[in-house]
Amino acid sequence: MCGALRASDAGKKAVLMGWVNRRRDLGNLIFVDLRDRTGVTQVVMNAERDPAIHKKSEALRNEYVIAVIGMVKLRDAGNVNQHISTGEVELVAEELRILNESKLPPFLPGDTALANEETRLKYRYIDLRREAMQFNIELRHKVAKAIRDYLSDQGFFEIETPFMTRSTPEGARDYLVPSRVQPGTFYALPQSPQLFKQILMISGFDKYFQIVRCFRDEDLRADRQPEFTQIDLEMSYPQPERVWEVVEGFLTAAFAAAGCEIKAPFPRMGYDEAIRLYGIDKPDLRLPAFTDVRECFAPENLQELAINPNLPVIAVRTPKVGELSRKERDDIKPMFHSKGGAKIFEDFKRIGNKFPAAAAAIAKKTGMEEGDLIVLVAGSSQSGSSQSGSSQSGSAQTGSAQSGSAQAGPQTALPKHRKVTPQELAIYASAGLLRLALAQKYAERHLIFKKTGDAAKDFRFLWVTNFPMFEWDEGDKRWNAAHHPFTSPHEEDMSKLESGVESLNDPHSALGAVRALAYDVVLNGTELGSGSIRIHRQDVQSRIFRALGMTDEEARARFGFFLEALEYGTPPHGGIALGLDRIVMILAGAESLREVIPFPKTARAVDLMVDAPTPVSEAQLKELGIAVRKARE
RNA sequence: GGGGACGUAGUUCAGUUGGUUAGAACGCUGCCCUGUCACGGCAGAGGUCGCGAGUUCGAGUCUCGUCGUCCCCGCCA
Repeated sequence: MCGALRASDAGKKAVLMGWVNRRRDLGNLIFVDLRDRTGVTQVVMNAERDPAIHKKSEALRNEYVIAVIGMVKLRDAGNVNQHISTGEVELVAEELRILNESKLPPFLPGDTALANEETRLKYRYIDLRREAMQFNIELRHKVAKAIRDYLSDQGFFEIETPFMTRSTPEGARDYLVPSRVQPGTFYALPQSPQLFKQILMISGFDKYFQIVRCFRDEDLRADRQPEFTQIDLEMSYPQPERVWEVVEGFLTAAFAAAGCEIKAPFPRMGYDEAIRLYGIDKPDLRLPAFTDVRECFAPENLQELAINPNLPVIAVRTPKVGELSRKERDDIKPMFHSKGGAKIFEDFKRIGNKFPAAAAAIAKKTGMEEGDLIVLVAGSSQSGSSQSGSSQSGSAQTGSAQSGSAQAGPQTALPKHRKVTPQELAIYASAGLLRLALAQKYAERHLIFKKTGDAAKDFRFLWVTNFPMFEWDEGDKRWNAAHHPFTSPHEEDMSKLESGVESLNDPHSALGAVRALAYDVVLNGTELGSGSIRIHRQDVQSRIFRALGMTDEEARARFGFFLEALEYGTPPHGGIALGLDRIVMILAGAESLREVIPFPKTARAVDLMVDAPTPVSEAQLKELGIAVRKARE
């Protein structure tokens, strides 16, 4: 291969096949850099030594595919190329065959400047020839193989589940596949193999995994494609800790395959604590946590600043930003998106002028150093006065949630946990988004996101645990399943489900205090995967459906087969699913999933290379019994 | 569904307040060149300024619409 030859091969005869990466024509001497996925080797054609070959090589152009037979020759000391692995040798061509010519490509794999995304995607086969893409795809292969090997060694069976399955209205929008045999009916592509893997537990395959494509018809993001690959696994009789152990095991193996030595076990943090410390359920531990600096202000200070004293005052510290210009400081405010009456104080200096004692206390409490940026987020007193009443009822409901509170995280210095109230959540969440936006904006200055080469610092894993079972949907004015409806609630919170349908539309319902046996694995602020211990009893499952406002009839209509299966001796079980694409993306240091997926789709879910989706013929539609409505005018 | 950025040669980009013939680099074509490795030198070709309207004596530049790519919000159990 083109990346294989070394000084030790000097004198041997070699055959290389590959693409012409670059041609340097010095007249009677022509150099060709021959490329394949392993690397580049320099081939020499000398007019003096072999006029016929030299003549032939004059016709070579970029991206021609050629075969060269030649002698491996050690280069003179002055001609060694330090930049490539084969730089000590070159191949002296003795026979040259042009296997295929190439039209002039729209861009060259060896170009230093990257073509724009549209061109790259249309000519994906050329883009994929680039070294960076070859690296990413190889990395993906190695990671997947390491995971497969690890899980297989741990006694997991890789079992396939159907792609053509049943539409379930829960969760994301389904991709539908029409049935020809039964016109008017549709299969759905799986959003995940969730129910199948649970059925496999009921079927006695007590350790299952699959590296499997999933499909969700939702709008795309840099880290979201409509089809993506999950590492899906499920096991019988596990405690959550057992699932975590397996995940930590295969991630350690996967990262090792990528040359990164990560440390397990990962730290753990309760959902409430994550919100309180980071304002988000997937904290990026590389950045400093919040500091609640409410106590640093005297009560009259808070009044003067129109801050609600009943809500936290969050100091967001962004390290090593340096002195900000007037414009830079003005730019902070538009980055802040207030939720529920949260307000921002972006000018810490002004706070310092007005309240020197408070500012000094804040600087001390946050561990502020020279050049650090401090921005405060607090509740405004206007909205606060009307909210303090509801915040009362909020803390009342949380009293019951106190038992068995979240596990202590790695860097908590917080008082005994209460549950976060919706008003507090608004402050935390606003501050959390600002924290990330600021860190992103000043990434070039604090360099926290820059890889150090030390895997323990570069890859900050975290388990977030004890998620709430239900989420309040402000739009629909109802509670929804936060994870999915097959997640088991905490044993102690079971009683709170009793109220059922009546409390479904009450934002202060006890449903808000039900904790789930659900957990997320987070890496550098990205949610890698999500899992839970499942409900294994039909009666509990029915209660959850009822709590979600589903009648028994509705539940049976949607999940009847599953509810029935639960009644035939279902073992306790649980599992998790991780996004393979995201893992590889982070390992590759890529900004977008498109860099680690060979044939990705654009933001409008189009494949620019094959030009999909397309309309289909009238005949195809007819056969499927489908009529397409004309596009709206 | 909403917000933002971008769209000029094959590619990456520049293009001043609206003003003569729209530029550079790389790539491409031809010629020269025996130690290059982002080779070098000379010459040359290459443009519907995404598309469509409008304002104007005059539009790459201003306005509106439209299409495409990217990012974000909503959405993603």
